[in-house]
Parts: sequence; C-alpha cells; structure tokens
Amino acid sequence: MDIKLSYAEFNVMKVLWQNVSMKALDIANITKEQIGWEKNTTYTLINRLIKKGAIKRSEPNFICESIINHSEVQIAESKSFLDKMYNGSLNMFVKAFLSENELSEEEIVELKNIINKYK
Amino acid sequence: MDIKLSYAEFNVMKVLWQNVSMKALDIANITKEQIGWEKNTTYTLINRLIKKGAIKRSEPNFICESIINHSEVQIAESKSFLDKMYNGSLNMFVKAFLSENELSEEEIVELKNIINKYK
DNA sequence: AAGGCCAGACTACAAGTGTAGAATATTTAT
DNA sequence: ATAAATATTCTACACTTGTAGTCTGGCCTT
Repeated sequence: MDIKLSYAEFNVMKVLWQNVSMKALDIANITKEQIGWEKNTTYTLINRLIKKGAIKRSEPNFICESIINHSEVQIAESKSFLDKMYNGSLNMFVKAFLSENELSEEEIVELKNIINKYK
Repeated sequence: MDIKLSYAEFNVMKVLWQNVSMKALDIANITKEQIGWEKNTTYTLINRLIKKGAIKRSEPNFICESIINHSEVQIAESKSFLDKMYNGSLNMFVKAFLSENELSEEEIVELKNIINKYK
C-alpha cells in the first residue's frame, strides 16, 4: 500500500468501500448528504483518486470501483501510525489509550477475548 | 490539542521531546544526522512550529522548548486515528492488528497484563 | 426543433508542506 | 581589527490539499 490518501480522499474511499462499485454521481450524493460537499468537490476527489490508482473508472455512467483494499489500507495506516506515535509498539499504544479512555465493561471483556486467542 | 503538526514538523518535535530544551542548532544537527536534512530545513520547520504555538523560543542561542505535551499529542492523534480507521473502536483495531502482526510471547503476556488492570 | 437541466470536464485558487538556496548577522580565530 | 566561519533570517518554489465555480455537451420535455 504505497498510495497516500489525503483526509478528504479518504472520505470518498470510505463511501466506496461500502459497496462493490458505485456511480460517481451516487458517491457525490452521499458525500453531499453526509459531509455537505458540493458535487464538484467529490468529482475532483474521485479524479484525483483515479490518478493515484485507488479507483478504477469504467463506462458508461462513470462507475467507480476501489482498487485498493480497505483492510490493507487499515493495516498499512495502523503500522505507520504506531511507528510514528509509539515507536511501533502496540502495547505502548494500548497502555496509553486505556489510561485515558474508559472502555465499557463489555468492551474490556471483548478485548480480553481477542487477546486470549494468542499466546 | 488543536494544533496540527505536519509529518516533518512532527519529526522536529520528536527530537525536542527527548529533552527539556535545546538550541535550534543542536536540533538541526540531530535531524541532519538522523534524517539527512539541511540545517535550513530544520530552521524553517522550527519557525513554523513557533508560529503554530508548539515551540517557545528564548534567547540567547535560540533555545527551543516544547510547549505542547508529548502524551497529549499522542492521545489526540490516537483518537483521531481510531476514529478515521476503525470507527473509534480500539477493539476493532487491536483485532485487525493482531491478525496481521505477530507479537512475541512476552509482548502478548505484557499486553494481557496491561488489560487485566481494567475490568 | 428549441430550450432547459444536469452529469461531468475544466479551471481556480489560497493555504499548507517539504525542502532548501541566498543573504545577512554574529562569533571566532589570527 | 579583519577575515573566515558559522548561525539565523529571508526568500523561493513546486506539489498537495480542500473546496468549489464555470463551462459544455447531451438527454428530456414540450
């Protein structure tokens, strides 16, 4: 995952990741409703994403399809986030996060379960 | 923590966070060695950080002191990272991360200990 | 067929970023 | 005190990002 997505571009991808493919116009309508963007803003972003190789366009009707994988992006971003902020250490991050944010009891239980799968 | 740090600015802050205060020139020498920046690059960044209110300058000798707290920045960045990538859910993040990255046995133990402090 | 409406293309533009050269001020060595 | 060296300031510049406005070519309506 060598592609860098800006914040605004990311928002477009998020919409697209909910579906297999979408018409540009439909994406624009959703972002307009959810974020308040003018349609042209979305079109601009979509075109930048096409140029970056994150979206593949097909005709007719300006069909957009993501050609980068959501979970791959998540993993890559996670890795660089941890590197940048916590020297790559998941544990440091979890520790710091928990000391500042209160999880619900269910969440704690769930978290324990997640981790207990590993040993 | 309303200040936004760019990636390059962040690198400067990282150096500064290792010390209580440093001369601009010393920061420049470290970034030159560690990142390969020309000294002027560092000076530019330092000045932008001063303008942003992240660094306080005092005289003589261009002494820099961070006026934003490292862990506050970490917390804020963590929050927005989780929001952006995992809908704000620590658990989703940890789950995804562990499924892709292998922690050592000690790290797993440590992680369990961290979490067992909460219930 | 002529006019209106709208999807999409083209253009714009200020702010922020990465990166540093050129110019100047200041300190140090002779 | 001068010159050499070096610390700081000033200026630059292309690229990215957020955010749209304006223009145009077709389809839709009458």
